[in-house]
Amino acid sequence: MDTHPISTQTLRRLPVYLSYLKHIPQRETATISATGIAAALNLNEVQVRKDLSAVSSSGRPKIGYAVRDLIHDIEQFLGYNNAEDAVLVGAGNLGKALLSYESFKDHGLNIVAAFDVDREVVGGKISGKPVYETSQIEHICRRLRIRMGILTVPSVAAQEACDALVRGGVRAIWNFTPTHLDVPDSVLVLNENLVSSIAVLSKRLNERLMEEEAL
Amino acid sequence: MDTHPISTQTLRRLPVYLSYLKHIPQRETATISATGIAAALNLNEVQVRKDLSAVSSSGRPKIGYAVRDLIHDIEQFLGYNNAEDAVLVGAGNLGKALLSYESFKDHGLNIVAAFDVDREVVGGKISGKPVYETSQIEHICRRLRIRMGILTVPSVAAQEACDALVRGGVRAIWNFTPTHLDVPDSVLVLNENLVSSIAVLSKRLNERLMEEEAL
DNA sequence: GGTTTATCGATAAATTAATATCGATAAACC
DNA sequence: GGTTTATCGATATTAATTTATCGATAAACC
Repeated sequence: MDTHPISTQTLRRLPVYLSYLKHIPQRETATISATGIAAALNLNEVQVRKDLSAVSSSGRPKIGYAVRDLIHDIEQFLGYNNAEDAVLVGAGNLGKALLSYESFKDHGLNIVAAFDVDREVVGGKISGKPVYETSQIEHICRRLRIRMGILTVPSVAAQEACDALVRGGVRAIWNFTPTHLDVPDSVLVLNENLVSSIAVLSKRLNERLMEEEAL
Repeated sequence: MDTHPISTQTLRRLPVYLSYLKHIPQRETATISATGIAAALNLNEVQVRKDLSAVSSSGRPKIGYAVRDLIHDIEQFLGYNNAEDAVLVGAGNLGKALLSYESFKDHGLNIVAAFDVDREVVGGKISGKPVYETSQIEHICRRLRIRMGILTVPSVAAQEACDALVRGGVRAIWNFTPTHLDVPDSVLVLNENLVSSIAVLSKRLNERLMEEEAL
């Protein structure tokens, strides 16, 4: 549990460990080893141990970790006790899907409002969250002191919506559009580019199938 | 354009380059340099040049690449001319969102059918794609020779749906559930774990804000 | 035609991430 | 009580990825 920033890859794995730990029966009393977690999740055991050492120091030789404590330590580290408020721009199919994920709130993200251009949805609620006109983005973000925005608009509208969020004081953007966003250095962007994922998965699949054919 | 497998990170960036190139005006006649692409997308120019060298050899000193040729070379490399057929399991909000992305077909992915447990949607169509009972997964995948499956079911149903896909001959799974999937070595899994992304984005955001406060 | 310049492609260095090794520890066993 | 064993934590090694450097090339300029 040191001070220098944790690696991105470790950070991505922590919620995976957490979800696994939460499914262990008798998790209030059970213990688990890095070896056991690694076997269950198909990871290298040293990697698991190193990841866990970044958030917990409750591991004991021959025993492992108390599941209860480990869950607590990871949740503490990830800040799950105090979720980040966020707004979502673009209440289309994907936007609605994200708005309806009730479990985000328990994973550090609390979507408090949505914005859209569609008159049909503006003024109403989706999964309990109010939907406003996109012209209100800057104003509402500023008023609610929102620091995180989720972009699920069509590509053509992405930069404009992004700019409005930034003007409203948003400092981190979760970008589901396949578009590159131009932002000041002070703003973080995490791209969730589905098209990139397709490229990886279908290329790797085809490599495999080719290899097999060659045999 | 060599034979040893391309790096995953390069593969993820290729669609980003492609999307940028397609938005260049007069792209039929224009040329572009790696330097230019790097500046536009906020990347290192050597990285861009190296990435491009994996798919194209049409770069010329002092000039750069013909945009038209580069687009062609990337699309060729990613196999966009011949999209992979896939099925989707779980036609909830997220599933519907993916089914409605018409542009996937132009990015190497052709979703041909969906499966769900909900009687309301089974037998009908979503975005033109037929929806079948989940009991049909194995049978239909086998018959259509499907090799890629997309999992957008609730976590509890993930492993079972995955098993059915594997029994049906599926060799690559795009997993949108936050659950670890157990699959044979012959099956590829790409996890699109949104909870992992939240962890990265909110941690990095908080690190920044803390730093600023400390000043 | 010679010089300057922007760019490529290749190679080298640096950084980051994953994996292997090994001593220390503490429970379980004999 | 001593020995064996599973595990941790630390350090070392290896692999992957990014970034820097540099010579070669060809267009543009004088």
